[in-house]
Amino acid sequence: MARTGRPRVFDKELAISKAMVLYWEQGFDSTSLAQLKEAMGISSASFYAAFGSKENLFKEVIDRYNTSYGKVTDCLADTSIKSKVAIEKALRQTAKMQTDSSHPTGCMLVLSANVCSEKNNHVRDLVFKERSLVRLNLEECIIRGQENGEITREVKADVLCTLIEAFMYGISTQARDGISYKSIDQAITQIIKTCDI
Amino acid sequence: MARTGRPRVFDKELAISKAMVLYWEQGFDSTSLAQLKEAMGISSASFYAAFGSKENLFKEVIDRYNTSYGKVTDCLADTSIKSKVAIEKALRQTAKMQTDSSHPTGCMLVLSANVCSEKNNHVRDLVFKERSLVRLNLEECIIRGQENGEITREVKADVLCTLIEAFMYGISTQARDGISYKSIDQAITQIIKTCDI
DNA sequence: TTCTTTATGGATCGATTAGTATGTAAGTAA
DNA sequence: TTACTTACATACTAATCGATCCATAAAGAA
Repeated sequence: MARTGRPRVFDKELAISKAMVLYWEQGFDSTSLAQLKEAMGISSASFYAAFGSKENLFKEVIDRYNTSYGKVTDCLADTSIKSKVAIEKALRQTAKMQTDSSHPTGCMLVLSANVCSEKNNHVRDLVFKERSLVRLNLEECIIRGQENGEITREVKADVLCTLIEAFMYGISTQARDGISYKSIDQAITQIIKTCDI
Repeated sequence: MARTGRPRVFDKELAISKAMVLYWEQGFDSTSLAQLKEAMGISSASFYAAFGSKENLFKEVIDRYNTSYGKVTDCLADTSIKSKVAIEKALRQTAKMQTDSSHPTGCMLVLSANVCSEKNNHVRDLVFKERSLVRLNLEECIIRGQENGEITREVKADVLCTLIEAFMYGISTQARDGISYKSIDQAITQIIKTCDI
């Protein structure tokens, strides 16, 4: 059954993409409604009819990020490939994506709401939860590798996970600082080669 | 010669400390003047007479951070100690400081202005420049180690620097996420042991 | 047509933003 | 004392914040 009412004139999916770029570049707090509306080319009424609130739009943006740029770490949950391969792939794809100049650099889940005003702590929690899922995938990937004998059991999975995760998150700041993809990719080669992962 | 005029009733140094905590916790953009004034216990007039502007206060806060909590990486510039020792010390001190619950977690230079509204890009540049100095110290420390034969020359100093720096910056996000000092410290043990640094 | 539903343009809301203006208090210097 | 300097308390500014209201437009359903 077709929906009734006046049809929306703007492309909602495109609007979410525009919003994602702004939130990614400037963070949640620092991105204003005026900027969002201008990027989308819509009025306040249309904005609130379509998205409900600035925070709700951010949630939709997180979903969009997870199903697009954020997929670079999805391989960590792929049990059909070897753990070491998955980890290296996740790191290299992360470095490639985060330094790509066709969009804001770094990871949106790391940069967009890590710090915020106290009244928006629940927004910070949104990206915190997303990072938790990535960490969980990484740790389970490492555990699988240890069970397969692929990765040494001498080091606890939790510790290896912390090591890789710290390196991965740090790439976001480096990408913002203009560190080249080449340098980061070579660092990945080094960390993979020597850390037995 | 003693200064003339009515003496200031509040402690400026203490006020800067209070401001540092707020900027560190919430970031530059998300910290309001109302919050700063309340934490300092002063009026608008006193604030602007003492600090000039919100941005100028941030500069003073950066200086304060560099000469207090930020000193954890100063050992990288200490040419009297071995490079490997300096790097390990910098990492361990960083992890300890950033996970200490007596102040906001993570590194203020990484968290407080990595993302911001476009009109405040010059504020972002302030912390970017501070990070650049840390990177410079790290890279020169690595180069010294390679010249001493302490660190392998098989890997370019720039690449090793990127590896360590990424790991170090990533600790900020992990500290915010509640990853324990113990886990991070063990990861440092691992990265030091296996990466030949 | 008439009714219902949804989207739109545009004005507007109260609250908050960073920053100022003004008059006065409190010190030193002459 | 008088002059000067600095800091204070208070009130205030223009601009911006996220969000809402209302009349109207544009669609399907009856």
